[in-house]
Parts: sequence; structure tokens; C-alpha cells
Amino acid sequence: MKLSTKGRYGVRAMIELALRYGEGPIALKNVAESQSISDHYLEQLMGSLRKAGLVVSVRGAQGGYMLNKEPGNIRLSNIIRALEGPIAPVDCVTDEPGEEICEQMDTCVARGAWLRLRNAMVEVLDNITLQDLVEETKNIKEDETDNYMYYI
Amino acid sequence: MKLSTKGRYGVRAMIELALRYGEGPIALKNVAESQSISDHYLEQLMGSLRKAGLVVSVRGAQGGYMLNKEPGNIRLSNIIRALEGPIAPVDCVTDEPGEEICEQMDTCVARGAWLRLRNAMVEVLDNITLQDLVEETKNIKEDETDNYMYYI
DNA sequence: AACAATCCCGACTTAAACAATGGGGATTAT
DNA sequence: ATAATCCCCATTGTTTAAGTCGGGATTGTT
Repeated sequence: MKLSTKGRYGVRAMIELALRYGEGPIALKNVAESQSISDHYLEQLMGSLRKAGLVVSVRGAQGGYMLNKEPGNIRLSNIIRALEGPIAPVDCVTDEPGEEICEQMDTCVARGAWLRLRNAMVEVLDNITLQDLVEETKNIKEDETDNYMYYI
Repeated sequence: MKLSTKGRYGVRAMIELALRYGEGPIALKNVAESQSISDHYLEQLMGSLRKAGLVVSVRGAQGGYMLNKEPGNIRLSNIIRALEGPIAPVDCVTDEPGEEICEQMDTCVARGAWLRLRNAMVEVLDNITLQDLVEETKNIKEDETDNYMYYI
């Protein structure tokens, strides 16, 4: 029941981009460095985020990545789904189409439980946007004037 | 963000025991067969459940396992914790003691989000007992008179 | 035009976790 | 005694996670 590094790194990188929203393309190298993530690995994640339409890339010198929407319109659920796939504690409660997997779905008493679990998870992740996290970052910055690093 | 077979099999096995609560020890072999789980593998899981105090075992011929509490007092969270460890989407929001892991915890803006996620998950799993699932099984049995198998 | 800074992409590697399997020992009802 | 159980440790095979490697394509800068 853990997120993998994909989800964790991805959220960190997206927060970074959200903090610098409006500054034009940010080179992946910068994000990777400031977040202590292998830049080659982060590259893969950014690829997924781009394909999901959450970021756009600018190639060539002075290129980089930027958010494709306002931070207030990017939800944690979007990021997690792009990087880890459907949010679902078990395969039989995926919202993706064409997922059946278990023939006993209709008579499975546990499925109701997993469904409730999934809905609770989605509810939380749908209701946290990058904007929320940016604002929280500013609050922390006010409190502690040293730095605003955030690792997960 | 998926449960492993440990959690899924474990819940299935515990539902089975809950359905037969009061009948004395149920041989692991029966549970494994009726749930199509490798009995040797299920043995390991039952070991964990026993150590967690959720079931008791009776050794020797005619032995087996039974719930150690009433089904209404065993929550899905108990089962999941026993088999999969702490319920937490990331390590830094574990409720277990002595878990620090990340030095930046105080200034991490994402941690608040993970904390909300974890609380939502725990809330759901704390509020579903085996008794709830047993009752649901009976409802399903009323509807569909064929069988009451439930795989996950 | 040359160059360097970027993104882009597929293949590969390593390590860990998952999901069992196997063998043998201890306990106990019949 | 015997067979049915639980108990425990070690081993194996498979999959996934996490990261590495190398090279190609694009583009601003000089």
C-alpha cells in the first residue's frame, strides 16, 4: 500500500515546477538537482507526465518543462495516475474501462470494502492541487527562513 | 498503491473464519481449498495473523484456526496491518513509533497531503469489521442462491 | 555553421519484493 | 500407533522497482 518513487518523485518535481510557474521552461537538470533525484530517472517520469498532458516540454538549448495548466488545476490524483496507474487498492475496483479480472465480482463481499477504500483515496487526492501545496510552501518559508527543501 | 496477495488472501481467509465463527477450529486446508489459495502459502499468512492475536490455533488432529475475537471486533485495518505492515502511502506518515526516515519532515509540504491520504485510508479500514462482511455475504446469499464464493 | 544545452527514446542492469514451494519437526484426537 | 494437523526455516522462481547507459533529435547562442 505504498507509493513508489515514481509517485513521490513526480509530486516533488511538479511542486518545483509549480513554484516556478510562469518563469518559462525549467531544465530538468535543475529540478533533479534541487530535489536530489537522478536526472536520467526523472527524465522518464517527465515523459509520462508530458504524455498525460500535465506538463509541456521545450526542446533545445534553454529548453525545459513547464506546467501545462495552472497549479490550481493540477490535482495530486492526476500526477499519481500518470505515474503509477489507476488509483485502486486492488485491480477489481479500477475506474479504467475494460478491467474485469475477477469473475466473482458480483458476489464478492470484500469488493465493497475495497471500493470504499478506493473512493476515500481518490477523494483526498482529487482535492489537493499543486496550488494548495505552493501556498503551504510559502507559509513554511515564512516560519523557517533557512530553506524550503521538501523531500519525501 | 496496491494491496499484495498477503492482504487480499488474508482478508478472504478471515472472512471464511468469520462465517464459521463458533464452529471450533477450522483446518487451514479447508480454507485454502475453498478460497483457492496455496495452503502452504496461507500457512505463512495465518502465522502472522496468529502472532498479531487475530486468530488462535489448535494443533494436532482436528485442529485448525479460529478467530480470537468476535467478528464485530476485528477490523480490516487489523488484518492489513498484520500482513502488510503499517497503513501508510509513504514511510514518513507511519503511525508506528521510531519511524523518522526523512530529515526534512518539518518543512515538507507534501507530507501534509500524505497524512490526509493515510488518515482517509485508516478511517475506512477501521470502520469495516468482519461482521459487516459476514452480513453482506448473507444478503448476497439471499439474492443469488447458487453459491457464495468471493474471490479478490 | 558550429556548438552546447537541452529534450527524447529504447535497451539494459541490479536489487528487492512478492509469491510461492519444500522438507522436516512437534502436537494431539482417534 | 497413526494420521491429521499446526509450526518453522530455508530455498526458489518471478515480477517489479529503480536506476543506468548510450545515442539521437532539436534549438538557442556565438
